[in-house]
Amino acid sequence: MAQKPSIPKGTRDFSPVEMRRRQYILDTIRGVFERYGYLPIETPAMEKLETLTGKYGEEGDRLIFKVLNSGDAWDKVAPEVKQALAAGEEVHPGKLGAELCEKALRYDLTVPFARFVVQHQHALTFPFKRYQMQPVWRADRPQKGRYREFLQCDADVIGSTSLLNEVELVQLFDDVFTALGLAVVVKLNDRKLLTGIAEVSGQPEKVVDIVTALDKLDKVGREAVEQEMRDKGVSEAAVTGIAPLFELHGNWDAQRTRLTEWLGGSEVAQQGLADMDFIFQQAGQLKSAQLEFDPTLARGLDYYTGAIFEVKAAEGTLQSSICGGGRYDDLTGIFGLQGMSGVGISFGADRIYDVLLETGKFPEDVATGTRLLFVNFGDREAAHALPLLRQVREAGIAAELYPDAAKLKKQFAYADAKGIPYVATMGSEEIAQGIVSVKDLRSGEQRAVRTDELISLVQ
RNA sequence: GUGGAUGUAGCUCAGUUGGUUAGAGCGCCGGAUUGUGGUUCCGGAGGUCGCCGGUUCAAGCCCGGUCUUCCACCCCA
Repeated sequence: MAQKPSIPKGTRDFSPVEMRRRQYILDTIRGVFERYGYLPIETPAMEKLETLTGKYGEEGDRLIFKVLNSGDAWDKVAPEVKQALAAGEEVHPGKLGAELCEKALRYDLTVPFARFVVQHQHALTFPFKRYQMQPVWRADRPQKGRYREFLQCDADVIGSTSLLNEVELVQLFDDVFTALGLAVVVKLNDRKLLTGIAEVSGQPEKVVDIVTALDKLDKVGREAVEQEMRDKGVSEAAVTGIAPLFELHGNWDAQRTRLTEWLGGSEVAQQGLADMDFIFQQAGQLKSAQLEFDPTLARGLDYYTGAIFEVKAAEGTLQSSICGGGRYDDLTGIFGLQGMSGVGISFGADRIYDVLLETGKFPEDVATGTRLLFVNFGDREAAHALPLLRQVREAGIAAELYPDAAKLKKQFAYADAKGIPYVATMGSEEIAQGIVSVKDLRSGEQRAVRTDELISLVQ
């Protein structure tokens, strides 16, 4: 007796209904991407391990799924590493991983994109706008809204430093979530402001500690944030220096005025403020999304250098972000192409799915497949139904003929279970009269029409 | 990676201080109705109690390990 089959932790199968809903999300996002002039690319599920390591911070490296070398992976391990292990010495796991694995599953779509740009630069026209919707993998511990395999939908523009790109991406967020009917808050910040804050506080070298502590503000409160900063070795003077940040409130205009006063001494901060201001002014009136400046927004401090974005659902219980993004000034530099600034965003399709499902935002008919089912009475009757079935399909209507001459009860139950709204019955009586009986399963009404009237009836 | 819960029929869950053949609702299959689903009535199938080991005369229940899902931390889509 075989064991119950199962799939790896944090991965999922998708049923037809689930796939329909996922496709609805993807179609919506893709439609907006294309309307903004982004073009699709795809990259392999696997990248070389060295392409990925060191791009996502220490934490990120740990979460990369590595692919064991095929054949005898042990054979290829460097002799000195083997010797060290044999001698009982400790070998750094990352080092050992690199010895045993030369490939890894992609962790996001941005780094593979940077690699793609460097590798294909001769064939690209800059500024290059691409979108990409593919799964990524992270060896994280699964939780609600957190999967080990999930779908990201990215749009990036590379080769332009213009803030108009940031403005466009804000509007793109707005368009997608307006189309999906989901209320969201788009949070905006700039890494230059965070750098400026650390400068003004007198401890520029503590940016990372200050910022990661600040990032938790809405979760743990001001006191805990200040305590964490002290624990990380941020001076009391610096903690006090940051205090004005906690008193920021009001709309962007009010916040900007106070920030300008406070951060007047920092040139980077001034630049960040000017950038933020440009984005706020140019984004204009959004359709449904709420644009918000959030000085505590940090995001992975890996490759972002300018604006940073994050989107959270304003309804539903999922607290984590459903989109992220930002500007990176030199991501391609690591791969040998300098001076290529880019900015991009990423939609977390799986989290958007969870929120839409919880809040009941999926259109009702999104799961409907077949619109018309022909009942099968046997070979002779089926042969009469077949040409009609073709006509219906030619007319663009999803239709099927039940494959077996099963009991009518079973065939109707099949239609009911699949949510098929119309059932066409063509038995000997109908065939003799040149008609077809069509039942609307939602109303229970049944009427006989001429075969040439069938299409207009179910359309 | 750290800490904590969880797992019983296809699904949602009961199951007494450890004590005979482990239950319900929904779903599924068949019939009432050999040309009609969704409502009603009748009948039926389906479980090595996540997996492995231990304690015991006896384990769904106690103990250890392991896997899954979930929660908090960390981090993030």
